[in-house]
Amino acid sequence: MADVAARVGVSKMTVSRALKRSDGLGREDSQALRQRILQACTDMGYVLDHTARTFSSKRSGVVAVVIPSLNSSNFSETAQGITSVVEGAGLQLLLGYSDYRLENEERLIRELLTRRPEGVVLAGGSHTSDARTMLKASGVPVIETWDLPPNPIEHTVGFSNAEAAASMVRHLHGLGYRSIGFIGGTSNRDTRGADRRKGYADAIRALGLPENRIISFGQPPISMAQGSQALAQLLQRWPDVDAVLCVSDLAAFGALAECQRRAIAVPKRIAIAGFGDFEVGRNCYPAITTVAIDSHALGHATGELLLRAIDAARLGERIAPETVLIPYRVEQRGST
Amino acid sequence: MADVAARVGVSKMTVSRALKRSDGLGREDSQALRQRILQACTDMGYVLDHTARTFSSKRSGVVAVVIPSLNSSNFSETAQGITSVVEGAGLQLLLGYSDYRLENEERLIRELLTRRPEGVVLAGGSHTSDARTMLKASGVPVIETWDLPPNPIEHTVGFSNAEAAASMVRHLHGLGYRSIGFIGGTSNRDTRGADRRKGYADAIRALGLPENRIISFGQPPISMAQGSQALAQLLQRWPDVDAVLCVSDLAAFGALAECQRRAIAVPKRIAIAGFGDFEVGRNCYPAITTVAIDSHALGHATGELLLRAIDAARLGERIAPETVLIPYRVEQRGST
DNA sequence: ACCATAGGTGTTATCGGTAACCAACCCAGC
DNA sequence: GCTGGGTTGGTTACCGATAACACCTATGGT
Repeated sequence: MADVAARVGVSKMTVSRALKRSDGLGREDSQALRQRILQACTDMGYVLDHTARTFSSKRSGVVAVVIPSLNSSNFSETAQGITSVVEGAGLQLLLGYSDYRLENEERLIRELLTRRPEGVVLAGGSHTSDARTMLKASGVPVIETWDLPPNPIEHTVGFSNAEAAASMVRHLHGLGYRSIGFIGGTSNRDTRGADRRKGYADAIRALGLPENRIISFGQPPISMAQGSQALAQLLQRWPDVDAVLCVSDLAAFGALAECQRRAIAVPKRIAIAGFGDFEVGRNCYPAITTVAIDSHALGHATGELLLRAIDAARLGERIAPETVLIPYRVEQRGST
Repeated sequence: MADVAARVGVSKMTVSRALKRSDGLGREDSQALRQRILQACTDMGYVLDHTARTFSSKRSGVVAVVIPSLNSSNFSETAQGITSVVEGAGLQLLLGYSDYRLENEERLIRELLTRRPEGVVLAGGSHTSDARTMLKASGVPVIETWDLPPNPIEHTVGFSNAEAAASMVRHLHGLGYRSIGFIGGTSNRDTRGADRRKGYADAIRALGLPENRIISFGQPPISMAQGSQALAQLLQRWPDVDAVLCVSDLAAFGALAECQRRAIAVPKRIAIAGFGDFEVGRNCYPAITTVAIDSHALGHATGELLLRAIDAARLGERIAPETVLIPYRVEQRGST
């Protein structure tokens, strides 16, 4: 930067300001100077060192985002939604994935915080207590998404997984199904999945249907193959089930494929519903009835809230904790 | 850090060394001191400021990874494979996605380079000339993956998409199919897809089969829905096709679902083959014959090469450009 | 008893920008 | 012509860690 300054015949500070755009250099003659500076930068192949800027200004220009898995259209669309909003403000995403493990999440948060992010976005509302402590101590705006935690760290953008699952159960009941099973993971790791199961159980009880027809298989991320196995178990244990709600569309698709392999008619013999509106559920045959959440919109809303919080933080202020509800809807398709 | 040092009664430098692990402090009494220092850090809630470390040491501890899309199991598994290797060396991934656009990739590379990554991993071997210039000028080790570019920037970890597609065509021919179509994207954006189409065309010509039975649809990322549409077009234009190779398993699954909707027997009336060994192709019914690449292994190999290159760079050296071939195999399944 | 050596610890300078402050300048209005 | 407010550009100090070097202390060999 000193070289550029020398070449144009100004001080380093002027170059720094010219590269900052939001700052000064507003009058006409200054605009010309600025052009000369920018030109000199490209001529000399100089690029601003973001590390030094972060170090000096205490503004890193990054947002830390922790999601359970990269390979889930829900979360990657959310990330894209966030990006679409914040990239206009010169912010980049620093993406980490926890593999659905809270201890990984904690480690990630610890590492990401050392990079001084200007905001943190988490998927889900369950975290280790150390993670919560670190986040609160950091003073960085935090948004929890894809959930409505009873005790949020700060901001929330999401919906109630339990209510969403319950509304699907009621939908199935309305279609005439009376023996409804559930396929999901074990509770500890995927808390959103556990909430969905709870919503299922509550709705079943409220409707007076036979309870506890639940198949839990191992570790999330819930895979298609596990959905297939779970369906086989479900039919074996409760031969009378006429519908099944799966914790995600991936598991639902696995269940559907298993039915096709066994020549079990869907939805005639058994109806299959999923959660999340994944591409595969929209495009398979029959298409899978699902709880649709607009992941991109969720990301978009997260990004906008984040920007407001970051703008406030830059002025040394702090906006009051907000909760943004993202609508979901039951998408009736061929599988039910 | 000064506060921690004061509390333990040593200098900042000693604290810095204690936190570095690879450095000194090897004797027994020093180990005890080190424990006291680490304890003080956790007691006081101190975390090392990675920004300052980067600034001072000129080692950022991050690796820039640019992939076309987050939401593709191939690339996200590759990212996980890289992570599994490099996290042991204290490196983090800085992930960017280009949406299959070279101009986005260039912008991303420019931004990522300002963060002083210690290595750069790109998916694919086609880049804008400005991007190539920047990367070479940066002096950072670069690895291109998922491709074998004729003119690599530096290192390569991949395979020939053209040859892989050709071997699938030969496999289909060996199974007795004689009128083989191709479903893929338009050439400019997804160069790996274009290579696969070229491999298809070459193999078809070499076998003396009817040529040019190609349906190209719009912009990658190739979606399931586009695969469905393309299959409909293919059957309309060339009613005699008995097999189709799709540029990815996603398109292949879309084609398969379209057949199921139209009650077209697969593979009896038409065989469907994909590329990439995606979860959906393994689990649907019939399962999709595909060209399987072990994405995680590709990422693993990339990570190991990267580590060697970074270790060399830290010593001011530079390893000779390498090309690591990743094996692929034709996975015969029910759809052909 | 002395020196050579190695390993541990402290001191100083520095990475590349920007915040904060300050000096010079311009223009309008008295 | 002078003052005062607003703008522009320069100066200085500093962000928080580590590299490089200097120094000190044990250890072992002669």
